[in-house]
Amino acid sequence: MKIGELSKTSGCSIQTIRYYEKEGLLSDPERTEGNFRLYDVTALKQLEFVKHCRSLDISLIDIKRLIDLKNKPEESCSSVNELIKQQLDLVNKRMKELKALKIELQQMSSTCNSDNTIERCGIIKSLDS
Amino acid sequence: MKIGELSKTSGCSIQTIRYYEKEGLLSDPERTEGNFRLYDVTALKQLEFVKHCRSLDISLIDIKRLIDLKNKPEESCSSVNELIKQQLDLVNKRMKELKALKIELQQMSSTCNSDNTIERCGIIKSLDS
DNA sequence: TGTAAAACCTATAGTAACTATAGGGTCAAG
DNA sequence: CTTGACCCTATAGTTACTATAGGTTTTACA
Repeated sequence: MKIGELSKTSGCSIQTIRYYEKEGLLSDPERTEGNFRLYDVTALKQLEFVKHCRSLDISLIDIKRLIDLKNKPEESCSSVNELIKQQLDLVNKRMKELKALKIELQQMSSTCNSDNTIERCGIIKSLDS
Repeated sequence: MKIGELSKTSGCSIQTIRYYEKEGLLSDPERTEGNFRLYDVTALKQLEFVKHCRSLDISLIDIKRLIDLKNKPEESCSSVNELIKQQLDLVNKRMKELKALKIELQQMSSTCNSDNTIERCGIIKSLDS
């Protein structure tokens, strides 16, 4: 199949597919005589792997590491686990940050009754302090 | 004070201060004869406002909007409240996403006992599906 | 007074993970 | 044989900075 079809079946945009290729996350595809990219089911699977990783917010660099690890099937999977745990740490850290943000934003919002002037707005006041 | 001192008292890097200025978040400072930026307490307050907003993950564009609103003190503060509520929506949305990520990452990690081969690793298997 | 170091200046490029555009080439249908 | 859909590469834009190059000004000290 050509890139347009791969794009539709995978749900990745054409530019993103080309970008992943450039970044080494997808192997260089066959080409037609007219230089069009030609993909098979294997390519689709590769792309779906990448997509799944991205949906977990794993960075492209880490995805590349995972792909490299996949290509060493007899090695220990501890490094894979390590990477996932680091990802989990990142997620937990960001969640903590967001919780703190949420609390402050809620407090700010509650000090505003919306029919005040900006001058006397509790939100602006708290941002100023 | 010069930019180095402002940087130290505010905790913003020198480059960031110059960047905020370029983006219109800080008013253009006075200059010495030798073209060095000169700041006063007002500038420090402006910068701290920006910093506080950034700590709430408010985008530079929205901070600019807030600054514009601050300069219309008699207007209604409902637009301020609106902006903060949108920010809260963003935070809530991202938190939901992160919760889902966390669950999947935890499940993945739990299927890996770390002394398996990559070939049989539960993590890679679940990423492949 | 000379000079060296520290602080400052502008302009530009790099970061992540894409998206969008310009300016072209290829291919199938009518 | 031409039109439109699809494809190609290369480049610029996005956000919020950070880092660098290459230069100027100020300060401190001998």
